[in-house]
Amino acid sequence: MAIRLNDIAQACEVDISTVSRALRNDPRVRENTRELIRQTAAKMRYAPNLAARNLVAGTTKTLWLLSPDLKNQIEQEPAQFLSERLSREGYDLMIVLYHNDPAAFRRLLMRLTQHVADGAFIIPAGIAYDASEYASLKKNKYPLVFIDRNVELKGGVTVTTDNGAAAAELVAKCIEGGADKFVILFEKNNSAGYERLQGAEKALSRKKIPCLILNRPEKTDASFLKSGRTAILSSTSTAACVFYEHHKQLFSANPPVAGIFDQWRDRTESFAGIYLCRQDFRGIAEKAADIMLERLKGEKTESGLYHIPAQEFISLKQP
Amino acid sequence: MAIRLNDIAQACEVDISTVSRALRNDPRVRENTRELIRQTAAKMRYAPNLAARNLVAGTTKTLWLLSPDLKNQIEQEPAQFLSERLSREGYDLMIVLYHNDPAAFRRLLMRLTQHVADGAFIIPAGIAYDASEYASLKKNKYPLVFIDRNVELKGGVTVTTDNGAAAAELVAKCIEGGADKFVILFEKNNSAGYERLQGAEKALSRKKIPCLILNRPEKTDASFLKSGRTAILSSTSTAACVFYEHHKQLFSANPPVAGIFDQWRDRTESFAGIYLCRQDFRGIAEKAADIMLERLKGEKTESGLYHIPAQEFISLKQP
DNA sequence: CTGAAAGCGCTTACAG
DNA sequence: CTGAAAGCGCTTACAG
Repeated sequence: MAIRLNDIAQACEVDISTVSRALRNDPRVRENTRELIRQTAAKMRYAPNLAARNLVAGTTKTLWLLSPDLKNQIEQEPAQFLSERLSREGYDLMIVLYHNDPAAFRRLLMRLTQHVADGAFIIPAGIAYDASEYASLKKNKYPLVFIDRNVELKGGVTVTTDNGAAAAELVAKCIEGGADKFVILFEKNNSAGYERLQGAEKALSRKKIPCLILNRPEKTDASFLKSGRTAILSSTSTAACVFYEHHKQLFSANPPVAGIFDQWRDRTESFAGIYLCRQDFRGIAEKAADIMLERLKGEKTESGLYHIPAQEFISLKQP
Repeated sequence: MAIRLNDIAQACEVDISTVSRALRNDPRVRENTRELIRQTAAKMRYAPNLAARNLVAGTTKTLWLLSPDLKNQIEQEPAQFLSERLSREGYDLMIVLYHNDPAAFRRLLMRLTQHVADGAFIIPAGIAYDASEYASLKKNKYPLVFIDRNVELKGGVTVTTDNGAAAAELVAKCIEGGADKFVILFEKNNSAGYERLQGAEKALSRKKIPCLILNRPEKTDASFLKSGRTAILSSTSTAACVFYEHHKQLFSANPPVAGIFDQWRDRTESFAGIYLCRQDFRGIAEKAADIMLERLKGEKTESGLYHIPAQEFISLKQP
């Protein structure tokens, strides 16, 4: 039904290989025949079958971005920047969602194994998936670049914010805002949360400011929060608010300040001060693209974490 | 480098066709050989080359969603719902962005022509692109489903909100909020904006309430706005705010109310009342998926607009 | 400059 | 139950 090279070959009374060459701008085919072929191809609305072409080329000129969803800036913005940049380089970026679903994630990793893309960017979910598919990809040196965080590093490359420095800066902001003690809610199970935790702890211990590191928002130490001004540090405003709601009564006299990343998406009333670290998603995307393109050219990239400085720190609200 | 069927065939000392059958669960191959083949395939970490498979199948089990970007709910939510639903049906959804760039859009339409996906959902940009690629897709009866709006209908299918009814309801809300005249900023160049315009006009003329239909926010009729309470109707809060900013002084005595779609993303201070129509993106996605799956099965779908009722109307702020 | 042939990795009638 | 062969639509040495 669709037009094939063969159809054009017959129409022009030449061999299919000549048609192929003409359409690929091979200088060896005569001006005349080339023109004839190009014109009849256009007239017949010929479109090459990429599956066939990929099969012989062994390459797809396609890259994937595996993302848990599209709810946050960390998913939306790298998607857009990567897509723009890569299309300039001749690659199509396919954004593929796994809905925070481990089964879907594994299924998609498996797809990558099946030659559907020349490489992939991955924004992993918070939890570590025990994905044996990684092993297969790693074995074949499949070009993989993690974005923002990584759950099982071992030789991968990850492009992320300079999370340690950013957390330290948020600490400084909160102190300016009057905080005399900190509650830290950063997750430990992914590289970004872990770096933030480390950065905050280090900054605080240097200044000898007490802090409480919590895994779950419902736990806390009431006596610790009782007096003075508490700062709540977390990756999202939602986490900070959930913590606040759980311990509302402790803050009735002295509302806390909060230091978080990217966007404040909740009501601001309960907090005396709000400080944001805006990540440089464009910078992250550019670096990730650079690394991917290097690897596609066969150059080796040192594995590890690549840190991009935060874009800016802003005070959404001040005490 | 990658393992092929042939490698397994040699390892098991059977023909490649037997390997193919065993791996595809063909009941005709003996239990014993099948097990042997499956196990060695697993051991060698065999992964089929989908380009090859697609070439013979003539199908990709892949669908595209062409989206201008990921900034608004209308792009994010259908993407998520479609992706979830379609993966349940055995299709991979590739979200591909064209950045509101006509050249990129045409390039991607052309890709669709090249057998990279079995069908595509399209969220068209506001402006009409004169894309000759459409002709080629249409000629081959390529399954295309437009979402939210359509710029050149002619025989396509579009799933969208019941925009006329929604606009009428927003009119009613604004009247409840005290509006005695309307400024309408809906765009006329796409089906959604056009339907909204029609719906609002009809509702207003029925109630004999005056309205001003504007193409550009900087124009207006000062005497029209002078007294009483104006309602501003537009698709986005930004459009309403831009209009407000242009004519601030006219509203100093009587702040207007606004009726818009989905989300209010700007400051709310200038407006006395704010009414939102939340579209039912899940409903839209489900319908679009239904239609696509029908078409992939070869069933014909009547072309035209499919209207999904709005999800809810809410008052963000009341006078 | 052009054609005939082999091959990319798989599937699937067709024999046996 | 299994193998030999043809074919999906293209590309690319290899001859001429």
